[in-house]
Amino acid sequence: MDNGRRADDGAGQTAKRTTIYDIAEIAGTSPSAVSAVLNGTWKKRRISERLAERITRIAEEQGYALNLQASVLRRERSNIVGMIMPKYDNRYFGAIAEQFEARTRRRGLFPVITCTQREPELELEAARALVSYQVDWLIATGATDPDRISAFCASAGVPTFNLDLPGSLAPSVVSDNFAGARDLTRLIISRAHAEFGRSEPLYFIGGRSSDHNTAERLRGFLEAHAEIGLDVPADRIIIRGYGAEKAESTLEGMDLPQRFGIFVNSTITLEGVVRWMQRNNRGGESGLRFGCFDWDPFAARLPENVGMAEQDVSRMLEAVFELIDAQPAGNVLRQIPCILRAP
Amino acid sequence: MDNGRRADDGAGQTAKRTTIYDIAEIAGTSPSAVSAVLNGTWKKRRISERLAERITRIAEEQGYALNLQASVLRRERSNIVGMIMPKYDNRYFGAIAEQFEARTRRRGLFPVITCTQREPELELEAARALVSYQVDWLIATGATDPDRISAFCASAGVPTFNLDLPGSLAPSVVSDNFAGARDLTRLIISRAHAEFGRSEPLYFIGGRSSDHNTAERLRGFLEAHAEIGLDVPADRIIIRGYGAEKAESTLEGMDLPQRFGIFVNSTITLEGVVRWMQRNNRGGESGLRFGCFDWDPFAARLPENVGMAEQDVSRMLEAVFELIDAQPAGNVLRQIPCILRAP
DNA sequence: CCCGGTTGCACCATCGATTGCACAAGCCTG
DNA sequence: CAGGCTTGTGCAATCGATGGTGCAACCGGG
Repeated sequence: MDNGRRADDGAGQTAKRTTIYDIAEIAGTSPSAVSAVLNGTWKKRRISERLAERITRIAEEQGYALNLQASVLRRERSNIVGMIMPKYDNRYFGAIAEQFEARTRRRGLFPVITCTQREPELELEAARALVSYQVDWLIATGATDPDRISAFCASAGVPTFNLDLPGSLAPSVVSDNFAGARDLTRLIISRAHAEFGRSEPLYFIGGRSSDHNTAERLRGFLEAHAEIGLDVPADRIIIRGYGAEKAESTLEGMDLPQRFGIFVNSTITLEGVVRWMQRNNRGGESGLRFGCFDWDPFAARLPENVGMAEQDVSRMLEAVFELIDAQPAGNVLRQIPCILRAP
Repeated sequence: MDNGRRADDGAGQTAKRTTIYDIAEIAGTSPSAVSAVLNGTWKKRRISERLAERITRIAEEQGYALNLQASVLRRERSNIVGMIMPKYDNRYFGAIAEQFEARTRRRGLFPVITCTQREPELELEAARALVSYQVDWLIATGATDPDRISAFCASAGVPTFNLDLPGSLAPSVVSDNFAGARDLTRLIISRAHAEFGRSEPLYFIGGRSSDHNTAERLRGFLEAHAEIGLDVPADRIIIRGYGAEKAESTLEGMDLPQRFGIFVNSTITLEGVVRWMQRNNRGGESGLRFGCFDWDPFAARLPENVGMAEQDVSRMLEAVFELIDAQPAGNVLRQIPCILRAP
């Protein structure tokens, strides 16, 4: 009944969290002194070493934890960097998530990632939620509609950056998809030639036609064919989404040669290709040969694999943070070379 | 100079976010009415339909976004569910992250995951950060020291739950590691027998000896051997962490038979095993056969693979949320059966 | 002893949203 | 028409942390 602060600590359940007011009372000092000591600005406020130590000790004893909601509300900045992420089910996005968190923390900022399952509506809803949490920056990774997110965030004064897929309203960092795909295609063609004894146009599977990365990779794919005078028939280009199921069922319905080379546009698509191979017994020594954009340690060991184009996640994130620091205007586009991994 | 609210909207950069006070002013009403309308409690406050509509329209026009820091500060609950996650580099944790987010959102709550790189210090620091964000619940996934986290959170009044690895201070959901490992071991033994023509004890690689899951899986592994009267020599049990490098270098330094079966304790460990195989040309038709705890779509297709024990992430998370609802006391332990996947 | 300067700390407004409560206006009933 | 009830809305306190400002107490020099 004494004004409510500090409920029963016994149950643990209803125990109020300790605040600077509690600590101030125990230490016989003022909340502002406690605040200054605990957030490190106490020298600037000429708090004595003795009091600082006492407060620190009491805070520790009481298991004090800052209420960031209150702190962020009062300050102008939240130090939160938000990231929107389509999926966690492959190494590429997994690596982005891990490195993003590590780099963010290294800067003394706090990372918040939220996963949007490639659903455009969820993307915007997630952006809305992150803005509500007062994120200072928002990174949209592989967003289907990055510009909508940028526009929304701009109206809330939150700077955004695009990763993996570029947008026109915010600085973007993407892989050099063209060169990566061209080099990977060259590799697949030459390996297929070595194995099958002749150079045929490859198949291309996976991706969305509206998607910048797919377009660039297709351009690299065609370029590598053109270099050696090969023409790719339209029916060898299968672009119906990244999903594994779609890839599998599409291959199932096609009339395919006994041996062929295939450019797979992502590891997710590759899952479908591999399932098809398995089901139809099309792999092994004399079956198809594939190369894949994106790297996966196990996919790399599959016998039919002839190479993978790994996106350089480290350099990509480095570039993102450089852009955050530089705050460039509008739609800068940074392209990061891929790493070609041949077994 | 007019008291600061609503800075220049032109630049977009310094534009103050719209608040309920801005909207109230535009609508010629009070902030409390705006708040009630925008958070849905307006009927309870008997706000007229007309005013509600006007406020809603203005909010939309102004691109209003709730300041959750302020909202959470005022309310008792944050509706945030925090999760601590060791890594994002395998399908198991990736699936946990995705499903956790989906389920959390479905309940109208907000998920925040933070990745701690298997570093015990980071785990506690992350827990501290999440508590600072006033999470209403915290789920510790694969934590190296779950009890330390639970203890810390308990002192802040935040209920915790353990996932993947159990603790003694909070309810835990884990796989039935014993049965899963036993079944997988049986499978590997029988496949190795079929291929190599005799039943030899398998090798066991990966995991930490301090870790409950490793202990349980080892128990299942030994049980499956004991069932058929096989004794496992101590030097076939290699438990020196989950890391791929460690596994690779350990195998490198061992004197191993030409053909053998191996139980691999995680896909991460498997990466090392597979690298070793590759480097030493130990795979292929007549080399080793492995089974692995955890599932990966590409690892599942490797020729040496004879089976994987997939952890049932859906049911695990379902169980976690059931526990959250039930708020059971102390250290309940729910064990979820694994799904044995044989090619 | 007086005065300017320093030291050490407390007071209080503030961030934006929420909510108990007061209160005016309108309506109905007797 | 008085008194009670309903309807619709505003006021002001509050959540916890922060930082500008005010102000005692003390020190040293003239």
